[in-house]
Amino acid sequence: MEHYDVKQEVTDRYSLRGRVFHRLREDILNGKYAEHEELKEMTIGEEMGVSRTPVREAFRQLELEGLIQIIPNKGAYVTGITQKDVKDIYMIRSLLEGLCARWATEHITPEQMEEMEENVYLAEFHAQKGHWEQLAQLDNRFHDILYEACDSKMLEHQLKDFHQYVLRVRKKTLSQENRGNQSNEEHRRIMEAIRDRNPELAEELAHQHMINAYENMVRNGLNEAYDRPEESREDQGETSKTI
Amino acid sequence: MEHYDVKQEVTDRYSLRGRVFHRLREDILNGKYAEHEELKEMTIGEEMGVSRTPVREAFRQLELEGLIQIIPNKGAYVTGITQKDVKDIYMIRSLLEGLCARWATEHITPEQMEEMEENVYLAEFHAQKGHWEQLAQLDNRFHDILYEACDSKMLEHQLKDFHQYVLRVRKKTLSQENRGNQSNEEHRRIMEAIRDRNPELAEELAHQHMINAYENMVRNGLNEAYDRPEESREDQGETSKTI
DNA sequence: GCTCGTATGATTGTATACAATGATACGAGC
DNA sequence: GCTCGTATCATTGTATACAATCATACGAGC
Repeated sequence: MEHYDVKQEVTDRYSLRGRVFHRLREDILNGKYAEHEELKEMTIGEEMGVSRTPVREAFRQLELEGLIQIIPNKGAYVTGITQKDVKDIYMIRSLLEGLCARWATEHITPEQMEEMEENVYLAEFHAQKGHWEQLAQLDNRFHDILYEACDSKMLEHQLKDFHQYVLRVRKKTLSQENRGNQSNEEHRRIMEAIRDRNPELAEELAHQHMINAYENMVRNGLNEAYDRPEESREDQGETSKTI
Repeated sequence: MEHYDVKQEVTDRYSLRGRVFHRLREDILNGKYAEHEELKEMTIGEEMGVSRTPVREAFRQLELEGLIQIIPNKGAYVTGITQKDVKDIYMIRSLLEGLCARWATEHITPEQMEEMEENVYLAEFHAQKGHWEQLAQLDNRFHDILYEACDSKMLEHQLKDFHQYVLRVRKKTLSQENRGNQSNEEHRRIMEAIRDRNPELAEELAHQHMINAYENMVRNGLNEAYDRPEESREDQGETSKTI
């Protein structure tokens, strides 16, 4: 589905719908709107200086991305993500990132390999310096490189979608120094496995990398950041709370 | 993303956009439109007796589903699916169906278990009788039950999307008697693994089931059904032909 | 006081009008 | 004859007008 990425870059700059779509998505992912908050076509349109038409089209797309829920003749509401959703996404991603790393081992180009190595070294530098912002950037970029290197439009599309999706809850996780270092180390081992043309190892490492990222998030970020204080915090089987 | 399914059922009956969206999707998946064929808003609108507005909104959704590609200020074109795309989807699905079967083992309800057993027995009956149409229905339903039983909205959504997507190329594969029987047998073993609460086995069987389905499709259906006769048929590394 | 029906307003659903863009054909210039 | 520019047309992008639907408030009836 390369159209997807191409479209995003092209459309968004030149069409109102694209701008509305991306700005709304950013806003939702950044938490500007509360869960279950109603988005009114006219209000959004006024805020962005456009009519309802592009807003409506953006809404339809956001709905398909799962970011809002549209109830016919009623309204559009920011979707709630439960802890279980996040967990499920990470489990799904852990499998797909593994597959992606395996395929990347077989299809990565020298340029991509180069950038990946550079990414890892740069990340180690910034980690030592405590530059958390750059570190987050590099972390995102590392995964994007991996996605592109797997040479599969379908898988790349899926993983980028998931990646975007979890940014909504991941924001601050990486600013934990420990995880930053550990994450780097894991990236480095994945990179080396790919460089050494070891698909099995790359798959296993990428797989485990996701699981570690999730477990770290649960330990450090997720609960504190999103739970209501009055609710219990023990590990429920359900984890169905909206975050 | 439960909104997705709920919306589909509610919206589609009551809104023009929903009807246009679903009918177009069906038409594309059923091959009514050729690859890269241009879809004009006005033409589609006239065909379905609606104005351009709902058509446009449906287009935006179809684009996000990867079924059409919209080039700004130019037009909407039916997306090409390459053999490699199909292969990638099956590889991705093989992992996710495995995960789904594992989770289903842990979360399936008695009612779902009941329906799944019934499905398997019915399928065996229809296979003996040579009722290929019902068999295909039951095959689809088996997987839907599995998706619902895993008790994960996210995974269910993903797998249903993929399932829909590959229907576009799968149409006639199951009408091979052998595969029909083999597929049934695999369903039965998956069902039994779930019934016996053996997640590892269920995962492995579902995983392998997808791989088998793909390999069978390659052997029997894919090439004959879609390749141009003048093109070579050997197993190219690329499999990048548009089908 | 409570319930139900109706009226009113707000919001979305759809159609259409207008603007902007891209494709094509034709003709002038070389 | 070929190339390039321009005019025209088809198509999409956007805005707005109107219709349909839903929520709310108010009042009649019990």
